[in-house]
Amino acid sequence: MQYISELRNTSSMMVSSTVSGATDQYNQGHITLILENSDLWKSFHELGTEMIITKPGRRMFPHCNVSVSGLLPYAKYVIMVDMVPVDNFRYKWNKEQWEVAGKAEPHPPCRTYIHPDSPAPGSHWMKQSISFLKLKLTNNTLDQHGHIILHSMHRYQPRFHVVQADDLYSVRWSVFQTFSFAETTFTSVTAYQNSKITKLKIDHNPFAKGFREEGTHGKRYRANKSLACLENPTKKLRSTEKETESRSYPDFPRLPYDPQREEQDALMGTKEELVPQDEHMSPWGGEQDQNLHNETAMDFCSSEQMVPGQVTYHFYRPAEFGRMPSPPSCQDDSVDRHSFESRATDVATVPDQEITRPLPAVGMGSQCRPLDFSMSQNMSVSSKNKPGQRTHSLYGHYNTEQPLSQWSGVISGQYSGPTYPHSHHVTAEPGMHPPGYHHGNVADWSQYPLFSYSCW
DNA sequence: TCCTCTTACACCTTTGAATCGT
DNA sequence: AACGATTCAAAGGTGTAAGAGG
Repeated sequence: MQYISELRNTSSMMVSSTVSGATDQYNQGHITLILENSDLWKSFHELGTEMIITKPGRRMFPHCNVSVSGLLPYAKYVIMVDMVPVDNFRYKWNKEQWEVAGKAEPHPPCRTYIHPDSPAPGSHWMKQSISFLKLKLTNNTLDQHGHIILHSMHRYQPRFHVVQADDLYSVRWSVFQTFSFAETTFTSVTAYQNSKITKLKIDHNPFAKGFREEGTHGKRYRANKSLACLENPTKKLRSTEKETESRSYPDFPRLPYDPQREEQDALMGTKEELVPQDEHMSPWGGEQDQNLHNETAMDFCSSEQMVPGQVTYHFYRPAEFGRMPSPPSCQDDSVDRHSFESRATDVATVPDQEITRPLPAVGMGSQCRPLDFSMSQNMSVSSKNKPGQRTHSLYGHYNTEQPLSQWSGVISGQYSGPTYPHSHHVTAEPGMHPPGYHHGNVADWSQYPLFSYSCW
C-alpha cells in the first residue's frame, strides 16, 4: 500500500509539472499525451491486466485511447503504437497470482500499428481523442493480416509514438516522441486466467454484454452442449462447479448475476479474496516480491521503468551511449525529441533489477531485450538497399516490408508513473529513475526480423 | 496430470447499405 | 437533387467450454 501511495504522489507531481511546463502549447518539447479511460485502465491494472490474443487476432480491451496536445496545428504527424516486452520472463498463473515461469521466448516479428488517420495535421489529432480501437493482437507468428504479434503468457506494454512527418515516407527522418503508461501494461494470454479480469471485461465491454446480463449470462453459461446442466444439473453442473472452483471463479456460475456487486467485487475485492494477495490486489504483487523485487521501492522503480522505449542508436553514434546510463540523461533530454540523423539516444531498455537479475540470460542480450528499439539498424540498412520500395510499402496495408517501425531516433517522451487520479501526462521527468537505473543492455538486435506492419 | 492453446458456439454491438421522408 | 433519419442485415467482437496437444 505504501508503494501505491508513493506512486500517486509521484504521479500527481508529474502531472502538475507537465501542466506547468505546457504553457507553450506549440513547443514540441511539450507535447503531452493523455491516456483516456485512465480509470478503467487503472482498474484493470490493479488486478493485473490480461489481454486475450488469438490466432485470427483480437482487439485490446480496454483499447488504447489517447488525447494529445502541444502539437503544431498545421504540421503533420504520424501516430503509431507498438508493444514492447516489459521484461525477459514468461509467466504462468498459479494460485491466484502470476509467477515467473521461465525466460521469455524469442521475440516474434516486431510490428507497429499506424493510426489510420496518419498523417494528419496537429489540429486534427488534438481536436479529439485518438482511438486505437482496431488494433489487434495475435499470437500467430505467421500472421498475414498485420496484427501485432505477441507471445502468450508474456508481459507487454504499449508505446505511443508521435512523429512529425508530412507523409509516411519521411517518418524515418522525422522527429518523434515516445510515450507509454504504466497502467497499460498487460499479460498476453490465450485464455483468461484471472476471473476478476474476466468479470471486469464483461462488465465494461459492450461486445461481452451477453455474458453480463443475468438471464443471458446464465443461458450463455450453459449454452454449449450443456442444456443438460439444467436438465440434469447434478452431474454436469457439478463438474462445472468443480472446474470453476479449481480455476477460482467464485462468482461466475452463480445466478442471479448482480453486475453491481460483481463490479464492486472486482474492483474492491472481498476480504477473503484479498487476503492471500497483495494489499492492493495486484496479482503482480506476490510474483514481484518473489521474483522481481525485494522492496517496495523497487516495485515502484520497476513499474516506472517499463517505459519508454528509447532507441538503440548505437549503430550510428556508439560513443554516445556512455552518457545514457545516468539518470540525468533523461533530464537533459528535456527537448524530448531528436531527429533521426543527429541524435544520440537515450537507452531506456530494461529496469535495472530485471536486466541484472541472475536470469537465465541465454540469448537475452541480443534476442530478447525488452524495451529496446532495435529497429534502427534494420531500417537504416534496409532503406539503403531498397529505398523506393520501402517507402512505397508504407502505404500498403500489410506489406511485409514494413519499414515504418524500423525507424531509429525514437526518443523517450518519457513515461510518467501510473496516473492515479486521472489521466496520464507524459513528459520527460527527471528523477523517475531510481538510483542505479541501468541503461545498459544495448546489444545489437540486428537479427531481429525486419517486418513490422502498419495496419489500418 | 497439468498446463497452454485452439476451436466452435451463441449472443451481442457495430457498420453500412437501402429506404423513406423532408 | 440533396440531406438526414430510420431500418435492417451482415460483419465482426466477445467469453465460454470442450478438447487437443505437449
